Amino acid sequence: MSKKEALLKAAQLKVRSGGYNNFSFRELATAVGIKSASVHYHFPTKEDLGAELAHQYTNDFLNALGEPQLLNASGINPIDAYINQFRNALLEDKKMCLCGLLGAESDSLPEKVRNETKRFFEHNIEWLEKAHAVVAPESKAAAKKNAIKTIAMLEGAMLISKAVDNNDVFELAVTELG
Amino acid sequence: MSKKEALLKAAQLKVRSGGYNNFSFRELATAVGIKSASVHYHFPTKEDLGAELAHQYTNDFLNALGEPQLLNASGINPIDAYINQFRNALLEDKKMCLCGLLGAESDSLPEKVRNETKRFFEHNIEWLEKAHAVVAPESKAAAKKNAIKTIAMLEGAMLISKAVDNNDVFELAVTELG
DNA sequence: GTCTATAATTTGATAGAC
DNA sequence: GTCTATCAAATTATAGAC
Repeated sequence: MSKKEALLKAAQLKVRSGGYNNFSFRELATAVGIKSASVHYHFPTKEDLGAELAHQYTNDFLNALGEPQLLNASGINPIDAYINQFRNALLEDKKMCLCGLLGAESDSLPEKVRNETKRFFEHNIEWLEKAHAVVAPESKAAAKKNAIKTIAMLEGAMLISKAVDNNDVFELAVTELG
Repeated sequence: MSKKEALLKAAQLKVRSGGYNNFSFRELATAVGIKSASVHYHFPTKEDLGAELAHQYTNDFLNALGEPQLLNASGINPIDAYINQFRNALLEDKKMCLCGLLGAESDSLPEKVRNETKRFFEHNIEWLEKAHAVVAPESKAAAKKNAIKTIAMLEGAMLISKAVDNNDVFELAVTELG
């Protein structure tokens, strides 16, 4: 893993624990064994790092899923697969969704970071629209509404599970989603 | 309004925009016309301020609603009233729920603040359990599950509306909640 | 209750050597 | 790519006067 990749990985953990203001260049540098000044070689400013972090997170998240049509053709319910990806983030990483946290603090984010956070949700809603359409054919408007309801419930369930420190809350909230 | 009340009000706006790390004693002091050192007279540490902020927010939130049984007796659906309180926070204040944001960054919060944030959700889930029980009699387990689903959807819908900067998302997500 | 003054630390960022 | 050295600014917090 390159130093740049390691820096993004370290940053992801910090942001998913406490948001955009919860990491410093010095902390990341120490975590990967370089000096603070060297971080600026990879990311000119903190805003650049934050934007690249959210952008990569979005791509990784969607790439790990694959296309809903292909999942369905393989006998996998794409909505179940989507829920499982959120479940794993919560149970394995024991962390919030990166863009869930950034989305909540959207008002105070630097522009580039805010834009990348918005992009996460736009692309995820689009993915879920396709998923809903492929699982149970319905109107375009109904698919969009169901897509929004699905991701809203997942982000909310994650948030509250973290807040009360009890993952059962997540399971109770998402039981009837799939 | 006392200086202390004004400080909490200023802090609430900052935290609801960007989380616990998004305000400083100096900013709050300037906002209410005193000096940073004087803030420590009202709140010994930042953790104390954060905890009192979340505690007061929880009390104000529930007091504004009143008891679900009383609402129901007055011909008001308590779940609709609850949804409206979230809607107003988003449309009028144009801000996230304070404890929604704090809950998302729970892992990195000072202990007192984390505990008060947890208390917000425990009390709100309890309130919603009563509301569901009063609207449509059902098992205690079912009422609890519905309470969790309701607040998860509201927090998630709010979060995503902020992230994509479009309040229609909130309305789409909550249409079938009441 | 509020002030001045100040301490100790952390922060994002830059210049320039290697 | 990484370093040393450094900076200006911001942060939480305290001591003591008024």
